[in-house]
Amino acid sequence: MSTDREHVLREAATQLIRRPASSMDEIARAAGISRATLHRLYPGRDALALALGARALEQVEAAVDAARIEEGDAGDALRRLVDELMPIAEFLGFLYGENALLDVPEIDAAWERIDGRVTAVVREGQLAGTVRVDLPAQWISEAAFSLAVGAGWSVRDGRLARREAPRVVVELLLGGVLRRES
Amino acid sequence: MSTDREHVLREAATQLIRRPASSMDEIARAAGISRATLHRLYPGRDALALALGARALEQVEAAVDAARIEEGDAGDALRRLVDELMPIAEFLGFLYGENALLDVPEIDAAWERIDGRVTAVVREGQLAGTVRVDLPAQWISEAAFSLAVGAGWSVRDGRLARREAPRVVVELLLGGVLRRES
DNA sequence: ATCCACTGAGACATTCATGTCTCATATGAG
DNA sequence: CTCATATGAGACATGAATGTCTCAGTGGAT
Repeated sequence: MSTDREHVLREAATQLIRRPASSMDEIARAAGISRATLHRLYPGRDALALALGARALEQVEAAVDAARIEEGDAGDALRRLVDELMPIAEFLGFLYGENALLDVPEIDAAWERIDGRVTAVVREGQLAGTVRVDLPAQWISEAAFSLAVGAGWSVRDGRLARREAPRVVVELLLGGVLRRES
Repeated sequence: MSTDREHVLREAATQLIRRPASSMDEIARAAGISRATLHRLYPGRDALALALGARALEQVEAAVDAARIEEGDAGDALRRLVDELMPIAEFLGFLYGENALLDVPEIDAAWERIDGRVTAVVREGQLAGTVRVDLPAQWISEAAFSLAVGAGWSVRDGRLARREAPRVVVELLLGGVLRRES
């Protein structure tokens, strides 16, 4: 059966991204299961949202791990991070939209942990002299996520090619839009 | 009385940003009026959302006008745009979160018009040689809005000083995070 | 072939937001 | 002062989503 929690969460996320006000029934249909089964898996909308948020943060944390951001130059670390982040940009977008999750301490802590890791890498880059020091490290970290989410939306709406997304995010983040006089 | 549609819309927006699932009653209370009066002003949630979206886009378009983005260098134009955009970043955030408005042709058209203007400016900058040509002009336009929204959230949550917001957005957008050697 | 666990479909009561209404009150114009 | 307008408070019915339940069917394991 396609009653994998994995599959259900993914479909639920895409459905909720498409229409945040979706009813439990719509979500169930989108996942290809009945409302009763959805209820057995996640008793209530809150439980679903929580699982969704936790899953999303898991994905993000896994991406940060896979990018091995603590290794090498900060710039390259950010490149790898964005590369790993883009495939799950939709999940990220869900996290940004679901403000209800901001009150859950568990979610909040996980988010702060992730942001802290990225911020630390940026700060090391600043100390090493490869990253600008006139921008707060935390802001750079948040900007990376903001750009990834924005690019994800553009991809979803067909304004940006999926294979181009990682490159344009990284290039904009690292180099800015102004042309450098060689 | 404080039954200005202006005031009501502003309070409704901040309330909906804080909690998108707010009931009409909560919104009314947040605006300092009764549910009945809110209903007289905007018959139904859809009408309110539509007015809110229209108002937000008005603000954005006014900001683009005030920035006179068609004048001068593209980089400076983007600087002025961000300066005008930041004060209404919350409204912008609402627009990004309210996916239900994407189906309204009126809203969609206004958004496309704004995005088109910014994209055109960026494209001129590319032709003039001041803006990188390896990034799609439309992406640069959207990135500007994404960063503005992200900075707005950071300001709201206290992670970024309000007076710093315009600068960090512009600097990141134009110059990127890597330190320029020279 | 039999049994077991799981699912889908649907009924059901409950809660909540919504839309509409009435009425008393207050505010402002004339 | 008087009247008109608009607001606030609340009652009321309606509809939708939710949570819980039962029951029949399905598919896989033994």
